[in-house]
Amino acid sequence: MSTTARRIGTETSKTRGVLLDAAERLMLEEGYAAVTSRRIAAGAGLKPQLVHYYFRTMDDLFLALFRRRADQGLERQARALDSAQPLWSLWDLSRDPRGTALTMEFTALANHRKAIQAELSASAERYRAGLLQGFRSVLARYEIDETQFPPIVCAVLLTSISTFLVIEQAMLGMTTGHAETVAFVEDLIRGLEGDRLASADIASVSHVEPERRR
Amino acid sequence: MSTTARRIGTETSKTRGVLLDAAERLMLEEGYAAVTSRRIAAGAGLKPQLVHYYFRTMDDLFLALFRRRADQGLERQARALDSAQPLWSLWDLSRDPRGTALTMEFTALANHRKAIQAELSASAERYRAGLLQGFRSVLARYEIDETQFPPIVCAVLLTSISTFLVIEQAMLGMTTGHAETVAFVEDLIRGLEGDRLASADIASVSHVEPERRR
DNA sequence: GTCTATACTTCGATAGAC
DNA sequence: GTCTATCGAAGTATAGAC
Repeated sequence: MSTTARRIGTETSKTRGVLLDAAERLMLEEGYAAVTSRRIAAGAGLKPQLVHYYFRTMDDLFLALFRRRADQGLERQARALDSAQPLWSLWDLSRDPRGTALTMEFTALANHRKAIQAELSASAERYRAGLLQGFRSVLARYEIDETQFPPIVCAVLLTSISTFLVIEQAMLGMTTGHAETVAFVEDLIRGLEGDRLASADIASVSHVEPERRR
Repeated sequence: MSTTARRIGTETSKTRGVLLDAAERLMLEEGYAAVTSRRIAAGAGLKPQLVHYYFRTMDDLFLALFRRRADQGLERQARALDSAQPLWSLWDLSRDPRGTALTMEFTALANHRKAIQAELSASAERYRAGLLQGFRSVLARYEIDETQFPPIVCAVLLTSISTFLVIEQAMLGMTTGHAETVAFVEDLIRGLEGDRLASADIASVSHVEPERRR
């Protein structure tokens, strides 16, 4: 322990946000292992030491990064469940590559950072609980037998399929059988909610970081 | 390039195998980021430089590690498809935590190691092709309408669900809804193949590394 | 409140000794 | 054929300057 307490940057600092944006970009494009203080700083055009000024440790940075997106994810879920076609909205939402790719990176990261793991599983539980509640009311609305298709099973299946497809496509560049599987799921949804009326307004939830063109 | 060509250890060396075993153990227990030449050596009771003698670069080591398991995975798949209850066997096989956990680590690793990504997606394609062929004959045997349940969709669904369950349980310690989902899938299988006759002989395929008790 | 100079640790990799 | 002494680069983190 040092003689004087270590100081830390304010949460509202613009520099802090720039560092988080650079870190997220790195994580998406090159994986969590590329998220180092030096590379974050290089991407943001700043000095590496600033990372430690604003976040102290790398764990703190990863936690801040994760919470920012987790909060956004729960908001989007609530919107989707509240829409006119909740199943279509949920399906579209869960197939958003950005969200899933980030979650995957954090999952891999959690494997050897206990603080991250605790935050991740807590967040996943909250998300699952929301999904369960949503499926309960949706299945009731469409008069589906809950003993035959339990809401919790629907929640797990939806998350499984969408997550897996994104992993294969985004991380491995593999798409064999994807189109057929998407068609299969969408036929099921169509049977309940009819055709997709309008593209869900998921994109309208503003990104913290503006989209970039490559 | 150096004046004299760099030398490399033989593939049959015992030391080489010991290093691979130590690397795999690290990868499973602490994630791919923990797989460094120094930590591998520490785990094997050897010097770090030996890693570079036997594998030259870390990429080469990861490739050797992956291929060893990928070959084994294809063998097991063939056995499962050839068994009396192919669906039960496939389901049990794909839920083996060790295989999936390793695959996940490699997938995360592939995100920033192009050589790994190429090897992984090629291997995934082979595995998927085998699964497709297997489902074709299985669905034909059980007289299932292929237009209603396309074999390729069955293949993707089976892989999605089992992979996702293992990820959540093994990496996040989360199991909400898992038991219900497993029961749901197993009811479907039971409807086709009846009760699981005997535990599949997956475990009989010898591990390169003997199992350890913690 | 914001940023920099600097310390210390660990990494991958190679040339050369046995 | 097998292993070691050693290097340069990159990583996290802190104390202290502006």
